[in-house]
Amino acid sequence: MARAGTLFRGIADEIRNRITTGELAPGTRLPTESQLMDQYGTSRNTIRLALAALENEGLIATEQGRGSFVREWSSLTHHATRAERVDRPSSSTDAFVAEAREAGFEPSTAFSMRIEPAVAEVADRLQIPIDTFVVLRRVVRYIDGQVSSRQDSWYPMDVAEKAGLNVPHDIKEGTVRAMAAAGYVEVGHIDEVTSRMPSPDDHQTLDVATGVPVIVYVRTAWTEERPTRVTRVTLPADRNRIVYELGNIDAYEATQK
Amino acid sequence: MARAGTLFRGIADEIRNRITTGELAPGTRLPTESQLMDQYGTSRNTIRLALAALENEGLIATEQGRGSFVREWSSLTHHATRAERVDRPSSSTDAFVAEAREAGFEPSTAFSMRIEPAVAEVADRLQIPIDTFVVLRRVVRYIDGQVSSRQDSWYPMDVAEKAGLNVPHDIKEGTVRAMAAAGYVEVGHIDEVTSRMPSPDDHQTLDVATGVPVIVYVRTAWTEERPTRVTRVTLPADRNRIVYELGNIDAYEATQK
DNA sequence: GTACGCAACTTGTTGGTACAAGTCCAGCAA
DNA sequence: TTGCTGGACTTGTACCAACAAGTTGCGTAC
Repeated sequence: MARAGTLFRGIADEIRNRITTGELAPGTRLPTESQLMDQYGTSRNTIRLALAALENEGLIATEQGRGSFVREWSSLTHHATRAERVDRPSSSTDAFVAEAREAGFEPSTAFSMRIEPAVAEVADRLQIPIDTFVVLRRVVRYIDGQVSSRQDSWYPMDVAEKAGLNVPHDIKEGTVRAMAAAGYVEVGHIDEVTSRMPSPDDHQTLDVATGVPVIVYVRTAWTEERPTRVTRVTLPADRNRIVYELGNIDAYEATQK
Repeated sequence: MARAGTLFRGIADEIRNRITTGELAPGTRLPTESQLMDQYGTSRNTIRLALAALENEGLIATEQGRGSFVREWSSLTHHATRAERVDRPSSSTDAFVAEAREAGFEPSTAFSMRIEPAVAEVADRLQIPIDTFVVLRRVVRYIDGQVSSRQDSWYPMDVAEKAGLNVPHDIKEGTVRAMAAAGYVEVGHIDEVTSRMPSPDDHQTLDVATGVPVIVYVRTAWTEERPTRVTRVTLPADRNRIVYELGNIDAYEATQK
């Protein structure tokens, strides 16, 4: 065994195999570094290289003083095409709470509002000059006390004022409905989905481990005339997936009952 | 400088800052490990820890014998809602080629077909028993000689036979149209978007560097009666993003001219 | 002029040591 | 019973040394 080009790669391959075949189930504790040193007859340095490789693949997590553990990737579904449908009775936040409860989790949310100059990412999409003031509404969603997603929405100042979005609290019926009531009816949007490794900042605010990417999608919503909203959702990839339901999916939904 | 909790973290923070502020532009070569050792007065080990951290964040790439370089994240757009629209004249492969050419790149594709027993991931979505034979059609897309995406589509045997998909070559008008002509008209689909770190296998077939996640989306397409297709697209995140265009986006498209 | 080969330089791998820092539990003290 | 402390164990950080392997360019040989 452990016959790959280099020692530590061979050891990593062997442990990876034991994980992917299910021999080492999620949550299982790996042998300690000392035990692995004896087992493979190598130095601690080499063992740590192998473990670091597995950690960066998102397969294991090491905790100082406790050991290394096989990581679990569960996934809560983020419904990109359901959250903001005007024909649904509740806001996206309420939808999140209801869905999580149904799945047996304890959800909670934290809301904040800020007025700030638009950075390029936002200004370009809203088609306004950089540094124009915009309203930022942030929702951080938690599942069982752990951050599940961070959602930032930016609105042009005039839109936010007319729709009453420049207030420091959540809006029960949802911001999309509030905008529609003020005459800004969304008729379509563009979603840009990307993925990247978390920045040191993300590590703090999103509680992501090393080896776990984040999924980011930026939604630019339009009325008939102009863009009125930019929403960026950032999700740790080890506990979320995004689902788009498109076209007529009645046949599918019938099987879900 | 370099005042963080630990030495190597402080060094990593400092270099990361120089990258994110643009002082070190993409493609720039970092100082050599020896130079960094002198500069920070630490051991090579510590320098390598700092560089490894940056590599795993996708910020730099190190090449044996050459040095470390600031990595570039360009992004070619993968149009998830355009590729298979029946009202477009060409197949998704042709659309990819046309779009890439327009952006000034040299695209190419490689096609293969296989008949294989369905694994759980596919069988569940097609609602057939595991190990039932299905047709797999694979398209690997290249940009300037480098892999850009891998697309696997699975079809139930009966559907594939009636639509003439069990042939070892590309289908000019697109498989969706071929299926429609055979009476299997897609009326909707579910897209599941996830992200993960590349497996050793992905490293080979997709040519992804360490520190770069892959974006995966699995599309299950339905006719009025049943699921007839599962397509999985795997994209290296450093050179791709997925775009969904939903609703009425005429106003947006008018600004793109 | 061209091509080859070698020296110098770079990162990759593996070995070793020492101490710091976090976790856990047994055992003692109140 | 409760609470605390200390020791054993674990991973984290930092240092050192040596050689392997890949890259580059200069200089020599043809």
